[in-house]
Amino acid sequence: MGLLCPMWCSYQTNRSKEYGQRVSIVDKITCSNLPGSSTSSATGLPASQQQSAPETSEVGAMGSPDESTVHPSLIVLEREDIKPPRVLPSAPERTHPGVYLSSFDTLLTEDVAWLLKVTELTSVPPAGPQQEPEQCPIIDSQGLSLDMGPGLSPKLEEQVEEGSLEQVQSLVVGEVMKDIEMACKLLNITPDPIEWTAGNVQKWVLWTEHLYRLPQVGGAFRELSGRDLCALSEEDFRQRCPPSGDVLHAHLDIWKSAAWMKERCSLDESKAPEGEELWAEADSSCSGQPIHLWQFLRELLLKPHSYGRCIRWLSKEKGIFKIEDSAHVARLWGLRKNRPAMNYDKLSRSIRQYYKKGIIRKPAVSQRLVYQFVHPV
DNA sequence: CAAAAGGAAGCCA
DNA sequence: TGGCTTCCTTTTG
Repeated sequence: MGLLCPMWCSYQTNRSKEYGQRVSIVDKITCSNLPGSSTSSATGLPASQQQSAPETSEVGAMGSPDESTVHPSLIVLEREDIKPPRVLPSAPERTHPGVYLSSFDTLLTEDVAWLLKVTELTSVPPAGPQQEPEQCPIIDSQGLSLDMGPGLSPKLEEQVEEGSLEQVQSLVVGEVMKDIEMACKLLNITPDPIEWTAGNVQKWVLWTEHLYRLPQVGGAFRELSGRDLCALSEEDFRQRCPPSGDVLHAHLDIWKSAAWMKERCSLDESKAPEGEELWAEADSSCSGQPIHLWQFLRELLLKPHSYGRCIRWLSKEKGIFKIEDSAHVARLWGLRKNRPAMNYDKLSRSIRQYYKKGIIRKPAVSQRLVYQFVHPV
């Protein structure tokens, strides 16, 4: 959260440029806390509003169109020493409209350094229990989150000190890739939106609005293939779905960007880029085999940042987990399996089938909504 | 009342 | 045939 969420970057970028341009989002940023800056507020909000700004990164993830409501930790700042727009070299042309620009490419090394510095300067120790930043699954989990209260995660801090900022950048990109890969596995869709069928589009829309608590779009994108969807402009999205069209468009842009990056990586095999390794690594259940419920649950559990609110480990070592929001987990499972009528009653019946098979059991001390993998990871 | 447990039947790749 | 899904009844906390 401390670092600009690429989702938000994309959103900001989209809002401030015409498609096809490659403008660093950071160029649009100004920071007051930065030495040499004269702006008085890091967020552009009055101090009182900064204090009472919404708590979670949901705001950033949902990309409220009203920039005055941006969470302070998103640090939508203004910078006075605006640099000329950077044009990245030789981005391959896509065959379809829409932009494969993106936030990833535009998070250039020095921008990252600057952002990290700003993060340090503006981080406020959390009052009370730390909020789970789970609504912004782009920069996420596994010790890579920058939302670590004051300062950076040890891993990132070390890298900043070493000046390995390019690595930081690739880590961020890698995390985005992993999140998208995870969503692909859960939804059983391809990473490249242009290949989506109309059904895939519906799945993705449902999934995104569900994950980010967006207003329901209904049939706004019905009958659209992925190619059609990619061809829509942000304005088209807004017109089709006024409450959340621009946010959906921003999410789609990230997916398109990731697909573009993946394509670019695969064209350059000799470099064995990290992104590709990540895609390969995360491909365990994309082999065409239908996913099993226990695998699905495990995948959710491995993404506490995104799903910690609905399912979490009580003891990862023992494989004990708790379903915190049974309806939510059931809905996710229903989405994954194309079973809109899925509910916890049915899901739990399936879990109980695992008792006989020795895959999942109830823990020794049985508790409601608590289960245990017989063979923990 | 929701969750747990499990029987029974059906669907589908 | 396996792996669910759906529906159901009964029990539990």
